[in-house]
Amino acid sequence: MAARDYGQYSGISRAVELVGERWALLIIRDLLVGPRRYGELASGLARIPTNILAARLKELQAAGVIRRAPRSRVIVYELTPYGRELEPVVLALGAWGFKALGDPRDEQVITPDSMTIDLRTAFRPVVAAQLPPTAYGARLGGAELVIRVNGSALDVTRGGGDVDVAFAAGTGFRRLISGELAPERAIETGVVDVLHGRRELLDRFAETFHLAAA
Amino acid sequence: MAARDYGQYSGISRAVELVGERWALLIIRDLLVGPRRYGELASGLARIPTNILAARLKELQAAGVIRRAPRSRVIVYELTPYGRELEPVVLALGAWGFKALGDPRDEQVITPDSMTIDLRTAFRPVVAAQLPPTAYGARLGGAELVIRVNGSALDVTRGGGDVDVAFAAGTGFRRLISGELAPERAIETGVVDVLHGRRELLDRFAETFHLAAA
DNA sequence: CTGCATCCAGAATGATACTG
DNA sequence: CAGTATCATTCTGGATGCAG
Repeated sequence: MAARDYGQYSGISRAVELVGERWALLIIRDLLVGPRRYGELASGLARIPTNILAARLKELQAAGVIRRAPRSRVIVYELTPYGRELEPVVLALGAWGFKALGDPRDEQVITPDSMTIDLRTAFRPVVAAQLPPTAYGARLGGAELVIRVNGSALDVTRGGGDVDVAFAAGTGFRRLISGELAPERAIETGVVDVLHGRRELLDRFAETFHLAAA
Repeated sequence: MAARDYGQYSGISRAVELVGERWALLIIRDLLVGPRRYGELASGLARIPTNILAARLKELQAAGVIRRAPRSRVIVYELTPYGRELEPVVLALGAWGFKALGDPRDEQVITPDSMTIDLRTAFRPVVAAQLPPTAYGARLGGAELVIRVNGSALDVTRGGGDVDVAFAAGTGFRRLISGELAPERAIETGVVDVLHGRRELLDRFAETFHLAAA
Protein backbone atom coordinates (compact mmCIF):
# COMPACT_ATOMS: atom_id res chain seq x y z
CA MET A 1 0.00 0.00 0.00
CA ALA A 2 2.65 2.49 1.03
CA ALA A 3 4.96 3.38 -1.82
CA ARG A 4 7.71 0.85 -1.90
CA ASP A 5 11.00 2.54 -1.56
CA TYR A 6 14.01 2.26 -3.77
CA GLY A 7 16.59 1.94 -1.07
CA GLN A 8 18.40 5.03 -2.21
CA TYR A 9 19.07 8.28 -0.47
CA SER A 10 18.53 10.83 -3.20
CA GLY A 11 16.13 13.56 -4.21
CA ILE A 12 14.82 11.80 -7.29
CA SER A 13 14.17 8.51 -5.59
CA ARG A 14 12.33 10.28 -2.79
CA ALA A 15 10.26 12.18 -5.32
CA VAL A 16 9.22 9.09 -7.23
CA GLU A 17 8.42 7.35 -3.99
CA LEU A 18 6.02 10.18 -3.24
CA VAL A 19 4.44 10.85 -6.62
CA GLY A 20 5.73 8.14 -8.93
CA GLU A 21 2.91 5.63 -8.62
CA ARG A 22 0.64 5.10 -11.52
CA TRP A 23 -2.00 7.88 -11.93
CA ALA A 24 -0.49 10.01 -9.16
CA LEU A 25 0.92 12.73 -11.39
CA LEU A 26 -2.30 12.91 -13.36
CA ILE A 27 -4.22 13.52 -10.16
CA ILE A 28 -1.75 16.23 -9.27
CA ARG A 29 -2.07 17.71 -12.74
CA ASP A 30 -5.81 18.10 -12.36
CA LEU A 31 -5.49 19.50 -8.85
CA LEU A 32 -3.09 22.12 -10.19
CA VAL A 33 -6.05 23.58 -12.05
CA GLY A 34 -8.02 23.84 -8.83
CA PRO A 35 -9.53 21.87 -5.93
CA ARG A 36 -11.64 18.96 -7.09
CA ARG A 37 -14.17 16.62 -5.62
CA TYR A 38 -13.74 12.88 -5.70
CA GLY A 39 -16.25 12.51 -8.49
CA GLU A 40 -14.71 15.31 -10.50
CA LEU A 41 -11.33 13.63 -10.35
CA ALA A 42 -12.91 10.31 -11.28
CA SER A 43 -14.58 11.74 -14.36
CA GLY A 44 -11.53 13.74 -15.39
CA LEU A 45 -9.42 10.59 -15.20
CA ALA A 46 -11.98 8.54 -17.05
CA ARG A 47 -10.17 5.23 -16.94
CA ILE A 48 -8.94 5.23 -13.37
CA PRO A 49 -10.48 2.44 -11.28
CA THR A 50 -12.27 3.90 -8.33
CA ASN A 51 -10.32 1.87 -5.81
CA ILE A 52 -7.04 3.11 -7.28
CA LEU A 53 -8.22 6.70 -7.08
CA ALA A 54 -9.13 6.20 -3.45
CA ALA A 55 -5.79 4.57 -2.71
CA ARG A 56 -3.79 7.30 -4.44
CA LEU A 57 -5.66 10.05 -2.66
CA LYS A 58 -4.78 8.46 0.66
CA GLU A 59 -1.14 7.97 -0.25
CA LEU A 60 -0.80 11.52 -1.52
CA GLN A 61 -2.33 12.79 1.69
CA ALA A 62 0.07 10.71 3.73
CA ALA A 63 2.89 12.12 1.64
CA GLY A 64 1.78 15.66 2.41
CA VAL A 65 1.13 16.48 -1.22
CA ILE A 66 -2.64 16.91 -1.08
CA ARG A 67 -5.25 17.32 1.61
CA ARG A 68 -8.97 16.85 2.06
CA ALA A 69 -10.67 20.12 2.67
CA PRO A 70 -14.30 20.62 3.63
CA ARG A 71 -15.94 23.27 1.49
CA SER A 72 -19.45 24.18 2.49
CA ARG A 73 -20.94 20.72 2.92
CA VAL A 74 -18.80 18.92 0.34
CA ILE A 75 -15.28 17.66 0.50
CA VAL A 76 -12.69 18.67 -2.03
CA TYR A 77 -9.12 17.59 -2.52
CA GLU A 78 -6.52 20.25 -2.97
CA LEU A 79 -2.76 20.53 -3.14
CA THR A 80 -0.84 21.45 -0.04
CA PRO A 81 1.75 24.22 -0.39
CA TYR A 82 4.37 21.52 -0.81
CA GLY A 83 2.25 19.83 -3.45
CA ARG A 84 1.86 23.08 -5.32
CA GLU A 85 5.64 23.25 -5.58
CA LEU A 86 5.27 20.47 -8.13
CA GLU A 87 3.81 22.91 -10.63
CA PRO A 88 7.09 23.63 -12.45
CA VAL A 89 7.86 19.92 -12.49
CA VAL A 90 4.50 19.02 -13.95
CA LEU A 91 4.68 21.80 -16.52
CA ALA A 92 8.19 20.80 -17.58
CA LEU A 93 7.22 17.17 -17.81
CA GLY A 94 4.10 18.09 -19.74
CA ALA A 95 6.12 20.15 -22.19
CA TRP A 96 8.45 17.21 -22.71
CA GLY A 97 5.62 14.76 -23.22
CA PHE A 98 3.70 17.12 -25.48
CA LYS A 99 6.51 16.93 -27.99
CA ALA A 100 6.04 13.18 -28.21
CA LEU A 101 2.30 13.41 -28.82
CA GLY A 102 1.05 12.22 -32.16
CA ASP A 103 -2.42 12.84 -33.45
CA PRO A 104 -5.13 11.94 -30.96
CA ARG A 105 -6.47 8.44 -31.28
CA ASP A 106 -10.14 7.71 -31.12
CA GLU A 107 -10.11 6.23 -27.65
CA GLN A 108 -8.16 9.16 -26.23
CA VAL A 109 -10.09 11.83 -24.42
CA ILE A 110 -9.24 15.46 -23.86
CA THR A 111 -10.48 16.82 -20.56
CA PRO A 112 -10.80 20.46 -19.61
CA ASP A 113 -8.23 20.08 -16.83
CA SER A 114 -5.63 18.31 -18.93
CA MET A 115 -6.09 20.81 -21.72
CA THR A 116 -5.76 23.69 -19.29
CA ILE A 117 -2.40 22.40 -18.15
CA ASP A 118 -1.26 21.76 -21.70
CA LEU A 119 -2.11 25.33 -22.57
CA ARG A 120 -0.07 26.49 -19.61
CA THR A 121 2.93 24.49 -20.75
CA ALA A 122 2.74 26.01 -24.21
CA PHE A 123 2.01 29.55 -23.05
CA ARG A 124 4.69 32.10 -23.85
CA PRO A 125 4.23 34.99 -21.44
CA VAL A 126 6.96 37.10 -22.99
CA VAL A 127 5.37 36.90 -26.41
CA ALA A 128 1.88 37.37 -25.01
CA ALA A 129 2.89 40.53 -23.21
CA GLN A 130 3.50 42.18 -26.58
CA LEU A 131 0.04 41.35 -27.90
CA PRO A 132 -3.36 42.88 -27.19
CA PRO A 133 -5.63 41.14 -24.67
CA THR A 134 -7.54 38.39 -26.40
CA ALA A 135 -10.18 35.85 -25.49
CA TYR A 136 -10.24 32.61 -27.44
CA GLY A 137 -12.95 29.98 -27.39
CA ALA A 138 -11.59 26.52 -28.07
CA ARG A 139 -13.47 23.29 -28.49
CA LEU A 140 -11.23 20.25 -28.40
CA GLY A 141 -12.64 16.82 -28.03
CA GLY A 142 -15.00 17.02 -25.10
CA ALA A 143 -13.38 20.09 -23.64
CA GLU A 144 -14.78 23.54 -24.27
CA LEU A 145 -12.65 26.31 -22.90
CA VAL A 146 -12.42 30.06 -22.79
CA ILE A 147 -8.80 31.14 -22.91
CA ARG A 148 -8.15 34.69 -21.82
CA VAL A 149 -4.77 36.18 -22.43
CA ASN A 150 -4.10 39.56 -20.92
CA GLY A 151 -0.52 40.72 -21.06
CA SER A 152 1.59 37.98 -19.60
CA ALA A 153 -1.35 36.55 -17.66
CA LEU A 154 -3.21 33.45 -18.79
CA ASP A 155 -6.60 32.43 -17.54
CA VAL A 156 -8.38 29.33 -18.73
CA THR A 157 -11.95 28.60 -17.73
CA ARG A 158 -14.58 26.12 -18.73
CA GLY A 159 -17.70 26.75 -20.70
CA GLY A 160 -18.78 29.65 -22.87
CA GLY A 161 -18.63 33.41 -22.74
CA ASP A 162 -17.76 36.22 -25.08
CA VAL A 163 -14.66 35.56 -27.09
CA ASP A 164 -12.86 37.29 -29.94
CA VAL A 165 -12.59 34.11 -31.94
CA ALA A 166 -13.98 30.63 -31.40
CA PHE A 167 -12.64 27.56 -33.09
CA ALA A 168 -12.88 23.80 -33.00
CA ALA A 169 -9.85 21.64 -33.56
CA GLY A 170 -9.36 17.92 -33.41
CA THR A 171 -5.96 16.81 -34.58
CA GLY A 172 -5.14 20.40 -35.41
CA PHE A 173 -4.52 21.58 -31.91
CA ARG A 174 -1.15 19.96 -31.52
CA ARG A 175 -0.07 20.81 -35.03
CA LEU A 176 -0.92 24.43 -34.51
CA ILE A 177 1.04 24.64 -31.28
CA SER A 178 4.01 22.70 -32.57
CA GLY A 179 4.24 24.99 -35.57
CA GLU A 180 3.85 21.97 -37.82
CA LEU A 181 0.87 23.64 -39.47
CA ALA A 182 0.43 27.33 -40.11
CA PRO A 183 -2.93 28.76 -39.04
CA GLU A 184 -4.03 29.60 -42.61
CA ARG A 185 -3.21 26.10 -43.77
CA ALA A 186 -5.04 24.67 -40.78
CA ILE A 187 -8.18 26.57 -41.71
CA GLU A 188 -7.88 25.79 -45.43
CA THR A 189 -7.49 22.08 -44.84
CA GLY A 190 -10.33 22.02 -42.35
CA VAL A 191 -8.09 20.80 -39.57
CA VAL A 192 -9.15 23.81 -37.57
CA ASP A 193 -12.67 25.10 -37.93
CA VAL A 194 -13.33 28.72 -37.04
CA LEU A 195 -16.84 28.88 -35.62
CA HIS A 196 -17.14 32.64 -35.34
CA GLY A 197 -15.12 35.75 -34.74
CA ARG A 198 -12.02 37.09 -36.41
CA ARG A 199 -10.27 34.17 -37.98
CA GLU A 200 -6.97 36.01 -38.34
CA LEU A 201 -6.68 35.86 -34.57
CA LEU A 202 -5.66 32.25 -34.99
CA ASP A 203 -2.23 33.61 -35.91
CA ARG A 204 -2.07 35.34 -32.59
CA PHE A 205 -3.09 32.14 -30.87
CA ALA A 206 -0.28 30.23 -32.54
CA GLU A 207 2.19 32.89 -31.51
CA THR A 208 0.99 32.89 -27.94
CA PHE A 209 0.97 29.15 -27.52
CA HIS A 210 3.97 27.44 -28.97
CA LEU A 211 5.95 24.34 -28.18
CA ALA A 212 8.31 23.15 -30.87
CA ALA A 213 8.44 19.42 -31.51
CA ALA A 214 11.61 17.61 -30.59
CA MET B 1 5.13 -5.07 -21.52
CA ALA B 2 4.58 -1.87 -23.43
CA ALA B 3 3.66 0.99 -21.18
CA ARG B 4 -0.05 0.88 -20.69
CA ASP B 5 -1.62 4.08 -21.74
CA TYR B 6 -3.94 6.29 -19.80
CA GLY B 7 -6.41 6.97 -22.55
CA GLN B 8 -5.78 10.69 -22.42
CA TYR B 9 -4.45 13.06 -24.98
CA SER B 10 -2.19 15.31 -22.96
CA GLY B 11 1.45 16.10 -22.47
CA ILE B 12 1.68 14.78 -18.94
CA SER B 13 -0.01 11.50 -19.68
CA ARG B 14 2.25 10.95 -22.66
CA ALA B 15 5.29 11.73 -20.52
CA VAL B 16 4.35 9.28 -17.80
CA GLU B 17 3.61 6.67 -20.40
CA LEU B 18 7.16 7.09 -21.63
CA VAL B 19 9.12 7.47 -18.40
CA GLY B 20 6.63 6.84 -15.62
CA GLU B 21 7.24 3.15 -15.03
CA ARG B 22 8.95 2.08 -11.87
CA TRP B 23 12.77 2.61 -11.94
CA ALA B 24 12.67 4.41 -15.29
CA LEU B 25 13.45 7.89 -13.96
CA LEU B 26 16.26 6.53 -11.82
CA ILE B 27 17.84 4.97 -14.88
CA ILE B 28 17.52 8.29 -16.66
CA ARG B 29 18.99 10.08 -13.66
CA ASP B 30 22.12 7.95 -13.78
CA LEU B 31 22.42 8.30 -17.55
CA LEU B 32 22.29 12.07 -17.15
CA VAL B 33 25.66 11.81 -15.47
CA GLY B 34 27.08 9.95 -18.45
CA PRO B 35 26.77 6.82 -20.60
CA ARG B 36 26.72 3.65 -18.54
CA ARG B 37 27.11 -0.06 -19.14
CA TYR B 38 24.47 -2.54 -18.13
CA GLY B 39 26.46 -3.65 -15.13
CA GLU B 40 27.16 -0.09 -14.05
CA LEU B 41 23.47 0.70 -14.09
CA ALA B 42 22.72 -2.48 -12.19
CA SER B 43 25.18 -1.69 -9.43
CA GLY B 44 24.15 1.96 -9.23
CA LEU B 45 20.54 0.86 -8.81
CA ALA B 46 21.40 -1.77 -6.27
CA ARG B 47 17.93 -3.15 -5.71
CA ILE B 48 16.64 -3.27 -9.26
CA PRO B 49 15.87 -6.81 -10.42
CA THR B 50 17.92 -7.60 -13.48
CA ASN B 51 14.93 -8.56 -15.58
CA ILE B 52 13.30 -5.23 -14.77
CA LEU B 53 16.43 -3.35 -15.75
CA ALA B 54 16.52 -5.21 -19.04
CA ALA B 55 12.84 -4.53 -19.65
CA ARG B 56 13.15 -0.82 -18.86
CA LEU B 57 16.15 -0.40 -21.10
CA LYS B 58 14.18 -1.89 -23.98
CA GLU B 59 11.12 0.23 -23.32
CA LEU B 60 13.15 3.41 -23.02
CA GLN B 61 14.86 2.60 -26.28
CA ALA B 62 11.52 2.01 -27.95
CA ALA B 63 10.37 5.35 -26.55
CA GLY B 64 13.37 7.11 -28.10
CA VAL B 65 14.69 8.22 -24.74
CA ILE B 66 17.87 6.16 -24.63
CA ARG B 67 19.93 4.17 -27.09
CA ARG B 68 22.48 1.39 -27.08
CA ALA B 69 25.81 2.61 -28.33
CA PRO B 70 28.86 0.49 -29.07
CA ARG B 71 31.99 1.97 -27.51
CA SER B 72 35.20 0.21 -28.38
CA ARG B 73 34.20 -3.40 -27.73
CA VAL B 74 31.62 -2.74 -25.04
CA ILE B 75 28.08 -1.50 -25.23
CA VAL B 76 26.89 1.48 -23.26
CA TYR B 77 23.48 3.02 -22.83
CA GLU B 78 23.14 6.72 -23.33
CA LEU B 79 20.42 9.30 -23.56
CA THR B 80 19.21 10.40 -26.96
CA PRO B 81 18.94 14.14 -27.56
CA TYR B 82 15.26 13.86 -26.71
CA GLY B 83 16.10 11.97 -23.55
CA ARG B 84 18.59 14.63 -22.54
CA GLU B 85 15.77 17.15 -22.67
CA LEU B 86 14.57 15.50 -19.48
CA GLU B 87 17.44 17.05 -17.57
CA PRO B 88 15.50 20.08 -16.30
CA VAL B 89 12.60 17.82 -15.38
CA VAL B 90 14.80 15.43 -13.43
CA LEU B 91 16.60 18.26 -11.68
CA ALA B 92 13.35 19.97 -10.74
CA LEU B 93 11.87 16.72 -9.49
CA GLY B 94 15.05 15.98 -7.59
CA ALA B 95 14.98 19.37 -5.94
CA TRP B 96 11.39 18.78 -4.89
CA GLY B 97 12.12 15.33 -3.52
CA PHE B 98 15.27 16.48 -1.79
CA LYS B 99 13.19 18.71 0.44
CA ALA B 100 11.28 15.68 1.64
CA LEU B 101 14.38 13.69 2.52
CA GLY B 102 14.92 12.90 6.15
CA ASP B 103 18.13 11.56 7.54
CA PRO B 104 19.46 8.56 5.62
CA ARG B 105 18.35 5.22 6.95
CA ASP B 106 20.75 2.38 7.33
CA GLU B 107 19.49 0.40 4.36
CA GLN B 108 19.66 3.41 2.07
CA VAL B 109 22.66 3.74 -0.19
CA ILE B 110 24.20 6.82 -1.72
CA THR B 111 25.70 6.23 -5.12
CA PRO B 112 28.13 8.50 -6.94
CA ASP B 113 25.63 9.09 -9.75
CA SER B 114 22.70 9.93 -7.53
CA MET B 115 24.86 12.20 -5.44
CA THR B 116 26.16 13.93 -8.55
CA ILE B 117 22.64 14.76 -9.62
CA ASP B 118 21.67 15.89 -6.15
CA LEU B 119 24.63 18.26 -6.15
CA ARG B 120 23.48 19.62 -9.48
CA THR B 121 20.00 20.27 -8.15
CA ALA B 122 21.39 22.18 -5.20
CA PHE B 123 24.03 24.08 -7.17
CA ARG B 124 23.57 27.83 -7.30
CA PRO B 125 25.51 29.08 -10.33
CA VAL B 126 24.79 32.73 -9.65
CA VAL B 127 26.21 32.48 -6.16
CA ALA B 128 29.11 30.32 -7.31
CA ALA B 129 30.10 32.84 -9.94
CA GLN B 130 30.95 35.32 -7.17
CA LEU B 131 33.25 32.90 -5.38
CA PRO B 132 36.81 31.78 -6.16
CA PRO B 133 37.30 28.44 -7.91
CA THR B 134 37.25 25.67 -5.36
CA ALA B 135 37.67 21.90 -5.33
CA TYR B 136 35.89 19.96 -2.61
CA GLY B 137 36.40 16.31 -1.73
CA ALA B 138 33.27 14.75 -0.31
CA ARG B 139 32.77 11.30 1.10
CA LEU B 140 29.14 10.38 1.59
CA GLY B 141 28.11 6.86 2.27
CA GLY B 142 29.81 4.81 -0.38
CA ALA B 143 30.29 7.72 -2.74
CA GLU B 144 33.58 9.57 -2.90
CA LEU B 145 33.49 12.60 -5.13
CA VAL B 146 35.60 15.50 -6.23
CA ILE B 147 33.46 18.57 -6.72
CA ARG B 148 35.03 21.32 -8.75
CA VAL B 149 33.36 24.69 -8.86
CA ASN B 150 34.78 27.22 -11.25
CA GLY B 151 32.72 30.33 -11.74
CA SER B 152 29.23 29.20 -12.62
CA ALA B 153 30.50 25.83 -13.83
CA LEU B 154 30.13 22.68 -11.79
CA ASP B 155 32.05 19.49 -12.41
CA VAL B 156 31.65 16.39 -10.31
CA THR B 157 33.90 13.40 -10.76
CA ARG B 158 34.51 10.20 -8.89
CA GLY B 159 37.52 9.27 -6.88
CA GLY B 160 40.33 11.32 -5.46
CA GLY B 161 42.53 14.17 -6.56
CA ASP B 162 43.80 17.42 -5.14
CA VAL B 163 41.14 19.35 -3.30
CA ASP B 164 41.05 22.48 -1.18
CA VAL B 165 39.08 20.80 1.54
CA ALA B 166 37.98 17.21 2.05
CA PHE B 167 35.16 16.18 4.35
CA ALA B 168 33.04 13.21 5.25
CA ALA B 169 29.39 13.59 6.07
CA GLY B 170 26.71 11.08 6.87
CA THR B 171 23.45 12.65 7.94
CA GLY B 172 25.11 16.03 7.74
CA PHE B 173 25.05 16.41 4.02
CA ARG B 174 21.37 17.16 3.73
CA ARG B 175 21.35 19.37 6.81
CA LEU B 176 24.20 21.40 5.45
CA ILE B 177 22.51 21.95 2.12
CA SER B 178 19.11 22.65 3.58
CA GLY B 179 20.60 25.28 5.85
CA GLU B 180 19.24 23.36 8.83
CA LEU B 181 22.74 23.21 10.26
CA ALA B 182 25.43 25.86 9.95
CA PRO B 183 28.85 24.59 8.86
CA GLU B 184 30.53 25.46 12.17
CA ARG B 185 27.83 23.66 14.12
CA ALA B 186 28.14 20.69 11.78
CA ILE B 187 31.84 20.41 12.48
CA GLU B 188 31.44 20.99 16.22
CA THR B 189 28.82 18.31 16.59
CA GLY B 190 30.79 15.89 14.47
CA VAL B 191 28.03 15.62 11.90
CA VAL B 192 30.54 16.70 9.31
CA ASP B 193 34.11 15.59 9.62
CA VAL B 194 36.79 17.65 7.90
CA LEU B 195 39.51 15.24 6.81
CA HIS B 196 42.03 17.76 5.62
CA GLY B 197 42.32 21.19 4.05
CA ARG B 198 40.85 24.53 5.01
CA ARG B 199 37.82 23.82 7.11
CA GLU B 200 36.41 27.33 6.69
CA LEU B 201 35.75 26.42 3.08
CA LEU B 202 32.76 24.46 4.32
CA ASP B 203 31.00 27.81 4.53
CA ARG B 204 31.65 28.35 0.88
CA PHE B 205 30.32 24.90 0.15
CA ALA B 206 27.09 25.62 2.00
CA GLU B 207 26.70 28.87 0.08
CA THR B 208 27.34 27.20 -3.24
CA PHE B 209 25.00 24.29 -2.66
CA HIS B 210 21.74 25.23 -1.11
CA LEU B 211 18.20 23.93 -1.25
CA ALA B 212 15.86 25.21 1.43
CA ALA B 213 13.54 22.66 2.99
CA ALA B 214 9.85 23.03 2.31
C1' DC C 1 -26.34 10.39 -5.32
C1' DT C 2 -21.43 10.81 -3.72
C1' DG C 3 -17.57 8.60 -1.80
C1' DC C 4 -15.51 5.15 -1.18
C1' DA C 5 -14.61 -0.52 0.14
C1' DT C 6 -14.52 -5.31 -1.40
C1' DC C 7 -13.64 -9.00 -4.49
C1' DC C 8 -11.23 -11.23 -8.07
C1' DA C 9 -8.77 -12.04 -12.62
C1' DG C 10 -4.82 -10.49 -14.96
C1' DA C 11 -0.62 -7.83 -15.31
C1' DA C 12 3.67 -6.05 -13.40
C1' DT C 13 7.31 -6.56 -10.11
C1' DG C 14 10.94 -8.88 -7.32
C1' DA C 15 13.99 -12.71 -6.22
C1' DT C 16 16.72 -16.13 -7.96
C1' DA C 17 18.60 -19.32 -11.17
C1' DC C 18 20.48 -19.91 -15.46
C1' DT C 19 22.76 -19.17 -20.27
C1' DG C 20 25.61 -17.30 -24.36
C1' DC D 1 29.45 -9.43 -18.29
C1' DA D 2 24.94 -8.96 -20.17
C1' DG D 3 21.29 -10.36 -20.15
C1' DT D 4 17.00 -14.45 -20.28
C1' DA D 5 13.85 -17.69 -17.82
C1' DT D 6 11.04 -18.97 -14.11
C1' DC D 7 8.01 -18.42 -10.35
C1' DA D 8 6.06 -16.32 -6.02
C1' DT D 9 4.25 -11.93 -4.61
C1' DT D 10 2.17 -7.58 -5.24
C1' DC D 11 -0.40 -4.24 -7.78
C1' DT D 12 -3.80 -2.81 -11.09
C1' DG D 13 -8.22 -2.82 -13.44
C1' DG D 14 -13.02 -3.79 -13.73
C1' DA D 15 -17.22 -4.95 -11.55
C1' DT D 16 -19.96 -4.51 -7.86
C1' DG D 17 -21.55 -3.48 -3.09
C1' DC D 18 -22.82 -0.31 0.43
C1' DA D 19 -22.96 3.39 3.90
C1' DG D 20 -23.87 8.37 4.77
